[in-house]
Amino acid sequence: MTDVADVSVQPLLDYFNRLIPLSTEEKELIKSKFHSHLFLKKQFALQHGDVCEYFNFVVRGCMRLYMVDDKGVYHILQFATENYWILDLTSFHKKFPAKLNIDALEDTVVLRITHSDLLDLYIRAPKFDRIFRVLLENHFMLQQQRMVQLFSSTAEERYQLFLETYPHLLNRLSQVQIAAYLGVTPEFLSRIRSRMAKSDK
Amino acid sequence: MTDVADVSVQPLLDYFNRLIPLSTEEKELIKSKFHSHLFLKKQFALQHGDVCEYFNFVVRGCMRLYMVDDKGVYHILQFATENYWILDLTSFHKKFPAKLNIDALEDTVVLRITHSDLLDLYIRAPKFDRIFRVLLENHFMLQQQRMVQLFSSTAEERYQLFLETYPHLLNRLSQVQIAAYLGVTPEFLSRIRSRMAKSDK
DNA sequence: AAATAGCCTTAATCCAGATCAATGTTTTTT
DNA sequence: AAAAAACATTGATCTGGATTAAGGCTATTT
Repeated sequence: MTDVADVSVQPLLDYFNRLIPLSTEEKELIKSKFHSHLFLKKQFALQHGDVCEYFNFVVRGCMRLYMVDDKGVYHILQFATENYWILDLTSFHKKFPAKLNIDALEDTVVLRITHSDLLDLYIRAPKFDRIFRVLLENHFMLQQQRMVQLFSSTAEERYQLFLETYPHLLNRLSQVQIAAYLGVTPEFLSRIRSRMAKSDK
Repeated sequence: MTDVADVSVQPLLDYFNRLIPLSTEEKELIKSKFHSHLFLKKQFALQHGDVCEYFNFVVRGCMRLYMVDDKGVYHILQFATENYWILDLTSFHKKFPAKLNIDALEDTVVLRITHSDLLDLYIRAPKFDRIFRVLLENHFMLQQQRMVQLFSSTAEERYQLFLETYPHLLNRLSQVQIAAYLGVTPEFLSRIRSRMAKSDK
């Protein structure tokens, strides 16, 4: 009998297959270890202070990974839409209370695996060591690009780059979210936009 | 016959062994694939525009990974001293011209492996998929901590944290280097230090 | 349909850190 | 040992972006 969860594992199988082709047994393993979960808009997948229990793959929707600093300001480290991973890796691996939060900006479906099931997966099929190595490499490269950007460009340049890199996100996110991603206040982002609109004429 | 290079692979064997114990054959593989190289102070291991050919492990000395922005300002992403890894991962994997530079701040000995030898290592001993997965996880966590820090703290707080995290580096680096790591000018770092000296009394 | 809360913009003022400049100090090179 | 280069400090001035505040707009909620 095929249930809803079985069907929705497909995007993840496709994703892994694109990295390294999987055998039938490996596909079965994935089906047994990853479980789908729905987060409604504004629901938390992880709250600051809790341990991050899951490695999440977004099938549909959009989530954000962020921190809130001492002054209450939000800083978004990463958005995750279709086919992206999202978790607090430090908390997940070290079982530390998370410094980061994850919540849904839209109704979002994820496929997720627990830490112990992931370890079990590595033991049963060492190919997943390789797959997750590659996956981490990609994740690291994205994060490093972002750091280089934060270091070396002005808020306006960062916004321009955001528009070029994530055109599909522009209409899905409020300016409050985009500002928190760029590392500026919403007021200043508004100013950037009006400045750009003027000089575009 | 045992030569100098053989002897110096030991720190790397120790490092891997601490992550996951190695068999004799795996140790031999390491010895055949990693080669030591000496960089004199100020010598480049990677220059912006070239492809990053090596995955480097620092045995002795100190290197920095940095970028130079359009205005000629230096931004240091990472220092690597004894038992740290240093490379431009994006350039190494994608064979893109590097945006980053690596050079030696002291006379430095590294053990390094080429991209094709690393792929060969993964094929001959899948345990290295796991070892490098863990290694990348650690590298990612360090980088993310740094990003969170850059986002949410003032220059003075970042300097305090630098002192706590890397006390052994304070006397090995000039303030110019530390300032480029913190993301401020040397002038402003000097100011922070004098401010802190005053309030300590 | 009204009420409430969140979103976006504009303007006035403020501040952390940059820039420019001058001077002294330490290190490296010759 | 002298000269050159890099490093460190201090002061005056400037600026990108924050903060505060107010008004209009747009979604949810009731």
